[in-house]
Amino acid sequence: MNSENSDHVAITTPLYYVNGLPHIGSAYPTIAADALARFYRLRGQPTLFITGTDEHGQKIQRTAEELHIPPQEHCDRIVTEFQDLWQQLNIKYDRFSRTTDLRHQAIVNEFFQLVFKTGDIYLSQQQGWYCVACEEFKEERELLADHHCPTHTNVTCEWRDEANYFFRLSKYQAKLEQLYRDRPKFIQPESRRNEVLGFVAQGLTDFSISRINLSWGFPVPTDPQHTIYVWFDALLGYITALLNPDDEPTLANALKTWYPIKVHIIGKDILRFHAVYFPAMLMSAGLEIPERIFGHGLLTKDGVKMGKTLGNVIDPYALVKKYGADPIRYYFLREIEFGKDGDFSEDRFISSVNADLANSLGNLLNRSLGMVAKYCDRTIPPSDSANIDPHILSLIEPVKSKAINLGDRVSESYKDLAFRSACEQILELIWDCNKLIDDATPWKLFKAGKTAEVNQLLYSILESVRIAAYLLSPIIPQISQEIYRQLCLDFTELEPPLWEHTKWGIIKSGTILADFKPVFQRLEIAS
RNA sequence: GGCAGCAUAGCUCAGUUGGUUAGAGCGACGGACUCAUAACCCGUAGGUCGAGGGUUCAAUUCCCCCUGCUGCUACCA
Repeated sequence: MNSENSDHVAITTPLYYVNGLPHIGSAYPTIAADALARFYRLRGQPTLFITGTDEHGQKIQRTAEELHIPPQEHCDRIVTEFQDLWQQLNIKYDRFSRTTDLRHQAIVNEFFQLVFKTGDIYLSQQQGWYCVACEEFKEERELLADHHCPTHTNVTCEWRDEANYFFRLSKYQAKLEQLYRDRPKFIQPESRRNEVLGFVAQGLTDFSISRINLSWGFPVPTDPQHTIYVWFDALLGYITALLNPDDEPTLANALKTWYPIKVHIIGKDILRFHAVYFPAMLMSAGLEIPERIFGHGLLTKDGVKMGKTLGNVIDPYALVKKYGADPIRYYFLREIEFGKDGDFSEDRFISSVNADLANSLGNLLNRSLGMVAKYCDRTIPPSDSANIDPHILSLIEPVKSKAINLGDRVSESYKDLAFRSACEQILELIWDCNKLIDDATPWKLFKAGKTAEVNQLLYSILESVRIAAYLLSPIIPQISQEIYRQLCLDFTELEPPLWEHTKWGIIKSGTILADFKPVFQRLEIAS
């Protein structure tokens, strides 16, 4: 571990394959990674949030051919779509890593040479039954009678025997098992870890890391007739992304500040590459292993698996255009346990954000500010607990103490990528505040001339709402920013107020309120 | 087939090492309040904790078995 930089945090999404337009399955982990990065920025830790694209391989080449455009042009087009979507979802990434970047090639070459020198890369024959329609090797046992392809039942697979470079994965079996044992939290959630353990326990065999007869990829530096297999190249894209923009593209430069990476957020479908192949590759090259691999769950739509053939894919562009970024971000992080599979249904989406963002949070702020306007002459009231009705004080105290302790608890949830539990804990404070208002009945206190009590109550409510908004800001940055604005405080997304804002006493008594209005309008059920 | 996991109120889920009336949010219904985005607050909802068996003074929580569902079981990414 690079101890000088132990507070540095690098977070990655998968590098998305540019075979098609971004879909909700790419948006989901990106939203989560963005929230996590924003959380670490609140903590004041230097944070590098990496996303990007994986652009090599046969599929890309073929797709480009079908479109009659060069593969690079195809990649460029898709990348624009990704970047556009991230902007609309308010994803504030620091680096966008493209595997077709020339600087990436330099890193891949250097890494390849390093591994090559250890003897972990060797030339051998890739043998097997090959389906020309799928363009892939098939396991003998999955073939139908007479070596017919299971997907293309009218195609007979042919025996292929071609030269490939292999990576000596088998050599790392024991070391990987040691790694999983020494660092039980390396792969999360635990169910995924168990899968990997089971997989590795079966025994690891070497895998090919080059292709022949494929031009869309980096040439193998020691043998340019081969191209580097897309996965070997793609995984290293994370490391390339660590380079500062004006650094020479060398491994040493890439590793100096942000390495090792704090967490790779990935879909469970690409778990093995990250939890098995990648660590082995890094071990071979003598590099440190990332701190954590987190495999999130997959999404369904109305309980049904999404797929192009089913025609039920969620279009993230349409969604964000219709509802805006914050409610979408909120729904996916609040309603779905990160790490488990989850479902999106528009009804549930609407009822969730209405209940939490409009009714609980938004209305709480709005009703509180309304009372400040009516009872406190539009001025944030002073906070002075001396000489106030002990009954009122006894109602306020538990809420205040919960608000003060909330930061620490929510922080633990964020660190565990437990966004759902973070939201729940914050909501509890919001519910308590709404209840506190009803219990303390400030309208009666006001009529009874108990202004000190009204002041203390409203100050405490506003301050609690502020803390809730602050802690929710990684998830709903625009709403939080607006809440801060209505409380006459600044919240800039790129340089947010630091963690001191989880403490009590930030809003300024005596400040005259600006205009205020509901921070989140209820969504109507679409007909 | 093998390995792993899950099955709790209409829905989404909590239920730390077994112990008095099994919880929350949403939805539904009833009530109260009036500061508020018809919001907020209170109350009700009678769920055999998948089926069966076992261990125990006592099991949703441990063991066995059955049923159902899900994931993994290597080179498409």
